[in-house]
This record gives sequence, structure tokens and C-alpha cells, in this order.
Amino acid sequence: MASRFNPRIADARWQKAWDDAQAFRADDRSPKPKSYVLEMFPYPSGRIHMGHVRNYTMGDVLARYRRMTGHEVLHPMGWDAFGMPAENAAMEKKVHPGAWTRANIDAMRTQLKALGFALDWSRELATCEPDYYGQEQALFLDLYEAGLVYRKESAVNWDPVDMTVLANEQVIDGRGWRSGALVERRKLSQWFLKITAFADELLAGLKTLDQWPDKVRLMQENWIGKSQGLQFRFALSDGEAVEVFTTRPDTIFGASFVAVATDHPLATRLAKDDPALAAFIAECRAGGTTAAEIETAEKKGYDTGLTATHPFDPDWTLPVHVANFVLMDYGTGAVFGVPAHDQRDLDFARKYGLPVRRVVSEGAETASDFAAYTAYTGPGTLVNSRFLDGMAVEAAKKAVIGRAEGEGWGKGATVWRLRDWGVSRQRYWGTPIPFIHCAACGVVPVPKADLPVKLPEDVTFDVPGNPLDRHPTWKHAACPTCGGAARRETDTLDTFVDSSWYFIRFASQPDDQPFDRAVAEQWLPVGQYIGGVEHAILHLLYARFWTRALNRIGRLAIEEPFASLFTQGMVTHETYRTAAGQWVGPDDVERTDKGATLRATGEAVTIGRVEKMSKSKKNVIDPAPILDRYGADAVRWFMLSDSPPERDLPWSEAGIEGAWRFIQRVWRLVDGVGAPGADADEALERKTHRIIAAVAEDIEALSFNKAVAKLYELTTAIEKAAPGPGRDAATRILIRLVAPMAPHLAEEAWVQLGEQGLIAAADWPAVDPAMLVDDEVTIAIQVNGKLRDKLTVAKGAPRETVEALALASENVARILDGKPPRKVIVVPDRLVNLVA
RNA sequence: GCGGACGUGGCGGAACCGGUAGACGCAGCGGACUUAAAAUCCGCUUCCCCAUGGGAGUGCGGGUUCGAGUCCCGCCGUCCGCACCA
Repeated sequence: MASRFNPRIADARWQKAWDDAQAFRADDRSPKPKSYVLEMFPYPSGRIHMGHVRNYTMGDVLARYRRMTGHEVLHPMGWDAFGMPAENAAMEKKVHPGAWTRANIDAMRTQLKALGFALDWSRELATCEPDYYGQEQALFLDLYEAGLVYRKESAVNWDPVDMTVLANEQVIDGRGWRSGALVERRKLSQWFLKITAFADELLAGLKTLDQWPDKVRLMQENWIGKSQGLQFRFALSDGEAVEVFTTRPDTIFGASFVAVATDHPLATRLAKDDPALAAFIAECRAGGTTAAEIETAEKKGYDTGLTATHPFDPDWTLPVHVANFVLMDYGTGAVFGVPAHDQRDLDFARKYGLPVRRVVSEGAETASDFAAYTAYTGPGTLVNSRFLDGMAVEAAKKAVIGRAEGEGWGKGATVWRLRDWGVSRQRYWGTPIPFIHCAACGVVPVPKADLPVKLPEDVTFDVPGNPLDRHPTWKHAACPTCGGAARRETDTLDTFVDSSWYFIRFASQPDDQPFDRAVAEQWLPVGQYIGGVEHAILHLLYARFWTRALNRIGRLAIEEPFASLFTQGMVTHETYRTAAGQWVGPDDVERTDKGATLRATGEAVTIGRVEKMSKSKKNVIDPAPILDRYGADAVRWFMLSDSPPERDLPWSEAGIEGAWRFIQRVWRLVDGVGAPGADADEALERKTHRIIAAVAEDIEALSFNKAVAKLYELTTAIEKAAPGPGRDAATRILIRLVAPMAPHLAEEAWVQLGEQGLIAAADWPAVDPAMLVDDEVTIAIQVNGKLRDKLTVAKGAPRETVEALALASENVARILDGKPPRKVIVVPDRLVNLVA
């Protein structure tokens, strides 16, 4: 009799058994209720890291649990396989990006299989293969035909390190999201996806996503950034006009200046004949765009000498400035300044001595002068505002918009922060954009019959830039319309396009089209999506857009791709630093009671914060050796224990040891089980049923840490119970409860217990509701709200009985000292509170 | 600056609708088994005190309530997101 569970043998045995049985293959035609569980697919960097392990373990527990509760589960895996790292590897290691990527996929697939995930490998896909990206090109052409793809020249974010354009979402604090390089502005002809045409529905759709974290919904809401207000024209003293947008038309009588952005056409025009203005504009451009720089940047302006006429008073003119704090990208690139009610305008007005006039009163004050240095932006009543006087802010907004529209000089308008999605990338390792540039016919789509437009394999990476551009033949193509010599588009698609529809392709992947609508709709939307919060805006917004775009062109009747979203926390680890300030890794450090020392020299090291694992802090733990040592189940168990899944999980050696001990404890229980018998252990049976229900509830809520705690509790209870059929029966149930989390152990135990078939296909144990009701309860006895005693009484005991028992308590009698309580509160089956 | 989340033992964290705070795990302490170690098992483990009992206690200060980790008001702190968005 083996007394230890040996994962080295069991892991491989059961992984093969699942493979042989195709145990996790999803059947499109199954009559069972369908459940689509998906974790964000990985970029094939070469090795899986702890974040992957945690992410996929959570999804796996849910997928396995759903299978046990009678669902047909789709739980697929694939590879987000295009992207810059492959090109960087090509440059550094002289390997082809495709070869590098495919080798990485093979290595990572092996690692994922070694963790025993219940995945349908028959649906595996990689975005870098023509059978995937060719279908993506087809979808791109469909969107083009529908007018949702267009090309225009515009100022774009240029990453000088990656030598490519970036979307707005990919610029963080003025730096490229991958390279960290300061982004430059460049004018280029680019492909765009019309995500702004969906701004309204993407915003409204967030309200329907009640199973998404509020945080993510809020982030998307802010990103989309809807503002409603008034757009109107100011007539200028030189006979021209300038268009402005405001969300506060009510404050129009508080205006003291008009300001335009430094790159506003008006500024550009005036600068031609005004060297001082040109110099001012150049000076503003030199300023940085980082958070800190913007924070401290002084409001600066240049008085153009022009004036603008107030729309409600032909005799009232406002000076027109070019100002550094006005953004060309937002609204119309021009504003009117109301210093009393906008902080930036106030800073500006104080600096340049412009009038500061109060027009919204928070209470009694009606004087027009405004002395403070803090603008008032709250609610109130309009004052000093002619026909608006006495109105509330909201009513005044409506009144001004009404007049503007009535008199024809302005109209109510909605402005969005969201910009169209620029998808052109000047890179090789991506989906070729299926278009051809013809001198005679213009930009012509590649006919669908000619898809996929395949990436050429013979490319060089010895010089920076886009290898497709310098490929000798690839870009030369015949124009599909006139047949003349033409140039193939050499830009490729942003890899976020690839990840915008992979979940649809998982659900259905025919050879001759991107997906079969009817089949895809059976599975979609994804029932549970799990991934990191870092995709709150990027991937999750793009995928929502893509799904709605397919819906609009009649390809898919789904509006939202992910019904329920869960964002898991990171795996973290302590950091260590030597006195010299060098980061050192956990392998080189010896932890003691007092602190930590360097293993090699005994030198003391400082224990730093527990942080996200990163190469620079040297606190990365590679899952591979841990997996070799402890087996898949211990690693999986640790990933689920202790920390709530949405919070960070601090990795620790002690933690994985604890998980390993638990796996062995369960095995020892199984090892001692005899043949099924009749005698029950009433108390243990009750506990078991209570825990079946609790664990189910916890798994459904993704509260794995709580489920784990309950399983520890049950295990301890079984260990303490007297050996016999009752204990054995509880053990048989424990194994099924543990199966989603520690599946190899469970399969091994299943055999040991003499059961037939795979536990992966077994049913979740049924709960007997009668077993959930206790016939005795413990009641707390409080005096003045303080716990003084506990009583065990029959469940549902009448108030009078409980009250009498409480008063009879020795502790209570001593405290009450013979005096009757003034008041008695009885909460049935819970407590008695005696108020003295 | 704006928006959001969160503050519970030495640590990770439980605590349902306001009803016995600290489940469960880790670490620690004591013990058993062992020649010894590992493994395993048993017990203790919020703090304080005059210890079969009592007092304090969920960031701080108030409040509501018979009763507050939970609700309300005001602070403090940490983390996250956005950021000159008119």
C-alpha cells in the first residue's frame, strides 16, 4: 500500500488518460446547457509564469466544476502569437519570428498540459497562422465594405524604439506601452476602425454588464468620455470665426476670454505673420507631456490682439489668446474662459489680469467680483447673467442652448473623448492589411478569393524598420481592378485586432469562413472571462467594439462578448536588496526569524515590499521547477488558497509546502478507506452536506480561498471521525469536492476507491437539504451587548424558554445581581441580550 | 487635481440582512513518536491584568442602535485608474 501520493507518476498518467479519452472536448451538438469558460489567451513568450498558472487554474476549477454539474463546457486555449517580442528575438538571436514563436508555443503547450488543465485542445489556435489571420483579413474587408474601416492622414503617436505607430490606448503617460519610449507626433496615412461610431452603444452597453467589476466599467466609461454641451461660433474682429465647445453654456456671462490650442488652425494662420506668436507656439511644444510636467506646467497664453464678439451682446468683446492648456484633440480645440467657475481659466485670468466675474451663486452672494483662488464648480443659482438670473445651473444650460439653436448661432452637441482606433503598425510580425495601392485606381481591397495575404517567410532583420517595406518582391502586386503594377500595403494590423475575435473563432472554426454564425451563437457570449485588469481598457474595449461591429453588419447576433468578467490579482513576492542597493533573487537569500541574509556570503539583506514579480526586482519565481518538485495539484492548490482571487497572491515557499502537505493528507485518508458499508456517522454526514453546498457556492462565486478553507475543515473532521463506513462515505465525497482543484489526486483516489470511469466525468455530489438543518443551535447570551455565556438549545426553541434559560445562567445571575433586566431582546436561534 | 477601492492577530485572510470577531492556512510555542532527523500526530497561539475570572480590541474621532468590523458624519493612511477633457 503506497502511503504517499506520487505526482511524478500520477500527473502524467492522468494527463494521458484525459487526452486519450478526449475528456474535455466540447460538443457543439450536446443537449446539455452550455457553459463557455475562457481565460485571456497568452502571448507565447516561451515560458509560462505564475500569473498564467493562477489565471488558468481559476478558469480550470470553474470549467471542471461546471462539467461535474451537468454542463457542456467549452474551455479552449490558444496563442496571441503576433507581436514585437518575436521581432526583437529575431534581431537579437537571428532566428525567424515564426520559428521562435512556434517553438515557444510548443514549450508552453507542454507546460500547460503538465498543469492538467481541462482544455479542449482540438480547438487550439494561433493568431500567427494563415488559417486564423486570413479569416481576420476577411472580416476586416467586411468591415471596410460596411464603412467601418477608413484610411486618413493624421497626426499619430510614433514610438521611436519599436518604430511603429501606437493607438491612443497604447500610450501611457506619453510613453509607448511596450517600449516605454517617449512617443513622438508624426503625420502618416493610417488605417482606422470607426470605434467612435459605437461610442454611444459601448457606453450604454456598460450598464448591461452587471457581472463586470464596477472598476472596469468605470474605467471604460471614463475612457469613452461623453460630454454634453453647446457648440457655437464666435465672430472675430478680423471677419473670421472660431468654433468653441463648452459643457457649461450657463456660465456664458462669466466669460472673459477666448483661447485656442497652439496647433489650432487659427493659431497656425496668425503665426505666419507674427514671429512672436510662432516663437510662443514653439516654446509650448517643447514642454513635456508626462503627468508630473503637466501638473506643474504654468498656464501660458499669447494675446493675439483679435477680439471675439459675445453671442448675447454685440458690444461685448473678449480677447482671443493662444494658450498652452487648450487641447486641439478635444472638442473644437477652442474654448471660452470663465475664470470664476473653472480652475484653469482662473489661474490664467489671475496671471494675465483678466476679469473674474461670478455668475453662479452657492448661497447669498450675488456680487460679481470673485476674490478667491479656487474656482467654484458646484451647483447654484445664476447671478449677473441677464435673462438667466435666478435659474439653477441645469435650467440655465438648457436655456442658453435653446436660445442658440433658436437664433441659429450654435447647437447642443455631444463630444467624446474616444478616438477612432488606429490599427496600422509598421511591423512585420502581424496580420497583413489586405489592400493594394494602385496609382490609377487608388486603394483597392484584395479580393476575398485571394486571401489569405500571407506574410513572406524570407525577411531580414539586420536593419531597423519594417522588413516588409524592403522585401524585394512581396510588395509588388497587380491591381485587382485594372491589373496594372501596384504596391501592396506593407503595414500590418495592431495585434489587438487579433485578440478582438479569437473567442468567436474558438466557438466555431470552419475552414471556409471566420466562423459559423449559428454554432458561434450557441456558445456566446463567453459565460465567464478571466484575466488581468491591465486589459480593462485596451483589449476589453476593442473586443466589445468588434463584437458590436459584427453585429451591425449582420454577422453575429451578440452584443456583448463577455457576460461575466473577473479580473484576478497578481502573483507577488518579497523583494530583497543588499546594502549596496543591488536587487537579489529569492534563491540567493536565506530567510531567518530576524530577517534575511545572502546565502553565499551571510551578508544581511533588507526585505523590501511584496511586489509584482518582475525581472528588474529579481523576485520572479519560475513555476517549472516548482511543478517538477511538488506536482500540478500542489501548485494548483496553492494558487487557490488563502488570497481572494481578485487580490494579489504573495508567493511563498511555506505556502506551497502547506499545499503539498494537504494533498498528502487527503491521500492518506483515501488509503485507509474500506468497502462501502451501511453505518452512518450522523454529525459527519451533516458537516459533509453543509460543506458540499458551501463549496459549490464558493466556486460559483469564484471565492476559491473560501472553498479551500471549507475543504480543510471537512478533511480535519474526517480525520477526527472514528474509522468506519460513515467516515469512508465522507471521504468518497471529499474526493469529488477536491476534484476540480486537485484533479490528478482525485483521479488516482477514484481508482483506489474502486470507482469506474474518470472522476472528471463524475457528478458533483448531491446535497440532501434535510442534512443542512441542525436540530440544535448555540445561542449567545449577552448582558448589555457583551457576551457572558453560551447555551445549546433545540432549534426553534420558543422565546420564553430561551429567555428563562438565559436568566438561569450563573454568569448572568452574578452580573445582574438579583435585579430583573429592564429589557430582553431575543433573536431566535441566535442570541439573547439582557439590558440591565 | 478628478474618480475609485481598501484599512481586521506576527502574516495571508474569514465573519450571510447590524446579532457569539479572528473560520481556514502560514509562521511560532509546547508535547508525542524516533538513537537522531525527516515525515506524521496531539495541544496552545489577538493583546493586557491580581487569571475556574475580568478588561480592551477590527486605522483615528464622533454618532445611530438593546447590539456596529458591518450603517451615518468627519479625519488619517495605503493602493489603483485617469489626467490641462473645456
